[in-house]
Amino acid sequence: MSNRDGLRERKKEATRQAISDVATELFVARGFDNVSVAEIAEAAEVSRMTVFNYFPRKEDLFFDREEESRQILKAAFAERPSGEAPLITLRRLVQRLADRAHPFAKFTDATAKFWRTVAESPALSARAREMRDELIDDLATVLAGAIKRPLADADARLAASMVVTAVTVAYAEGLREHKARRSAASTRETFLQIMERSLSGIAIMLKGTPYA
Amino acid sequence: MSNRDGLRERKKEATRQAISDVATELFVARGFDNVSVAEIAEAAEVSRMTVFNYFPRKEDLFFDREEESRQILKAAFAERPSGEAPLITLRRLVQRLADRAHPFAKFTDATAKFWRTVAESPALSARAREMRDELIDDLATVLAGAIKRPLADADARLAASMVVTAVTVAYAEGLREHKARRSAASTRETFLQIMERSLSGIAIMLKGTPYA
DNA sequence: CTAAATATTATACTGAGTACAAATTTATGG
DNA sequence: CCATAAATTTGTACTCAGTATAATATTTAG
Repeated sequence: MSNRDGLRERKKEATRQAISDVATELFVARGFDNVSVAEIAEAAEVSRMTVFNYFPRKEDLFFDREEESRQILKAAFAERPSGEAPLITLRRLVQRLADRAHPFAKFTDATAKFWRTVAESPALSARAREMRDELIDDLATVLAGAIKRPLADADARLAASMVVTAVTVAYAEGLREHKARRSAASTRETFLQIMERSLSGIAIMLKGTPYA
Repeated sequence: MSNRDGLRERKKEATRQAISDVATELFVARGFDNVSVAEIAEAAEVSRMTVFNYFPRKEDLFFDREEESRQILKAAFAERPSGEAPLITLRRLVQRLADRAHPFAKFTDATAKFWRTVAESPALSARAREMRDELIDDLATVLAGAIKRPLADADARLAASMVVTAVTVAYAEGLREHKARRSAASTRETFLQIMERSLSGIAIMLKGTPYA
C-alpha cells in the first residue's frame, strides 16, 4: 500500500485535526492561558506527549497558518511581469488580497475575536511578533531574489521591514474601525489608504535601488 | 530615620545590584538559557524567591534599561522648539544620539556581544520584540501629545511604527558593519544614512498630517 | 504470519513562575 | 532600651510547558 494515503497517514491526519479542533474550541471558550496542554490531551482522548508530538509548542495549536504568508509572497513574485519593480508587485498583491477579502486583509467579527484572543495572551502575542519578524526575513529574501541577488541586502531588509510594518499598522487600523462598527467598505478603504500612503513613502526610501 | 536613605533602602539597592551583577556575569559567560534562576540566587547568596522579588521575570535580569528610551523621548519633546514638526524633532534626536554615541546608536564589541547574547536566546529575543512594541506605543503617545492630542491617533501610530522600524533596521545594519570590521565612522554613517532615507520617506507618508 | 518501521504512551525530569505563610530584619514610638 | 509594627527574606509546595527516554501498540512490507 502507498505511503501517501495508507491507514497510517489517514489516522495521523485525523488525530492531528482532532487535537487542533478541540484545542481551538477550548481556547476560544476560556482563553489560551487558561487551558493547559494536559486538558487538551484529555479532551482529545490522546496522551499529552502526542499533543507535543504534533505541535511542538502550545502556540502552534493556535497559529495553524504560518506557512501561508510565505507561499503568498512566493506566488506573487513568481507570477510577476518581468522587469516590474518589486515594490509595485507588492502593491498589486495588497490590492488583490483586499479585493478577495483574504484573511490577511479581512475585518469581521471572527478576525476581531481571533486577534482579541491573541492580545489577551502574552504567549500568543509573543508568537505573533516572532512570526512577524520571520515574515520580514522571508520577504527580504524574496525581494532580493526578485532582482537576482542571492542574499538579502540592506535595501531588501529595509524594504521588507517597512512593508511588513505598513501591513501591520494598516491591518490594526482596519480592525480598530471594525470594532468601532464602521462599514466593511470603510474598513477596507482605511486599510488600503494606509497601505498606499506607506508604499509611496517606502518608494522614496528606496529611490535609486532596484526595489522601487 | 528617613525612609529615603535608611539602612533598609541601602540594603535593598545593594542586594538588587548584587543579583543583577552576578546574573550578568553568568549570562555573558554561559548564555542566558544555560543559567537558571536558582543558580543566580545561589551565586548571589540569596534565596530564589528574592530574585523573583526584584526581577519578576528572568529576562528583567538582562534588560535593565527599559525605562531609559521612554525618558529620552519625553525629554526630546519637552525641549523642542514650539511649532517644530514632531518628525523634525525626532530627526534631531537621532542626530544627537549618534553624535554622543549613545548606546542606542553605538556600535562596539560590547554592543555586538550584547545583541549576540540576545539573538542566541529565544526568551531574550521575545522580550526585545516586546520592548520594541512598547516603545512604539510610547512614541505614538508622545507624538500625539506633541500636537496636543490627548490620545494617539492613526497617524501617530503609523509614524511611531515607522520610526521605530527605521531605527531597528538602521541599528541592525550598523551592527552588521561593525561585525564586518568596518570603521566606527563607516558604521555611524550607515546608521545615519538609513535613518535619513527612512525619515524622508516617513515624511511623505505623513504629508498633510500635523506630524510632518 | 513475521519482522521492521513508525506512532503512541508512561514516566520522570528541568526550569520558570506563583501562592502563601513563617521567619528574619529594620524602623518607630514610648 | 524595649516592644511592636512594618517590610523584607525565606521555605515549601504547587502549576505548567517542554524534553528525554524507554516501553508498548499499531501499521506496513515481505
